[in-house]
Amino acid sequence: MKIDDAAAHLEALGNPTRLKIYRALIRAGGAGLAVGRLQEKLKIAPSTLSHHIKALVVVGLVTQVRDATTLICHANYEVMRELVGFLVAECCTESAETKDTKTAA
Amino acid sequence: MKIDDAAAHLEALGNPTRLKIYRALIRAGGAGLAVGRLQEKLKIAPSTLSHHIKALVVVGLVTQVRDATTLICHANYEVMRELVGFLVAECCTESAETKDTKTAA
DNA sequence: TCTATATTTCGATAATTCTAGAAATATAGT
DNA sequence: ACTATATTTCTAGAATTATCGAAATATAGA
Repeated sequence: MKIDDAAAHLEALGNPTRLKIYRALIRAGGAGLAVGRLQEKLKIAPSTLSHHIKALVVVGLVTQVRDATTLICHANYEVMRELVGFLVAECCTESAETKDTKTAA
Repeated sequence: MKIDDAAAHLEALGNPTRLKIYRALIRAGGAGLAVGRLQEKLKIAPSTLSHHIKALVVVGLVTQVRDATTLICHANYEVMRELVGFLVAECCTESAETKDTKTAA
């Protein structure tokens, strides 16, 4: 992961509303959560919610699958693992140097 | 760590310039790096750099120690570890639930 | 096709952030 | 006190982001 990508992911998560959305999706597990369910939980305007979800989708932290009129959102664990991997490798220890930051699969 | 604190830390790191500042400080190790050295490395206006450093200091990710006319910046590993701990505990696995997210020391 | 539900897009405003030049401040040497 | 170096604060403009109501779109059932 390149540093600008990492910054983009961090920025996406660096908003209280978006972090709460993401955490709710994590807690929902593999079943995911419909946009409407998120809206009930977070109690923000649908348009505002849609705006924030899109920010998470654009960087790949969240994916969406349609089920009839409902859109189910899923947290993308793999992308989060890559981000955490980057932080641990590049930003946590003194030994951090320019190396490939790949996920330890 | 509370979710709003985590969001604040993520927001601080969620800017390419600030993430580069932070990474440079990590790479500098325990000796830290003077503001002026950061300015040479990143080649941005001093006032802009100061602005970004402050954003990192405010959330505790960076600390500063004065050495005569020079200000040495240090990455605060502990705060980063807490943040990563939060992400791993709350945002990485399906088992994430409402628990205390303390650093595993 | 008409209706209902779910969600997004549009449009507009308020608020925040980024950027950087100029001036101010801090520290120390002469 | 004067000078030099290092850094911050002030100020301001441009750009981006957050918010939300209203309208538009997507899907499916009657």
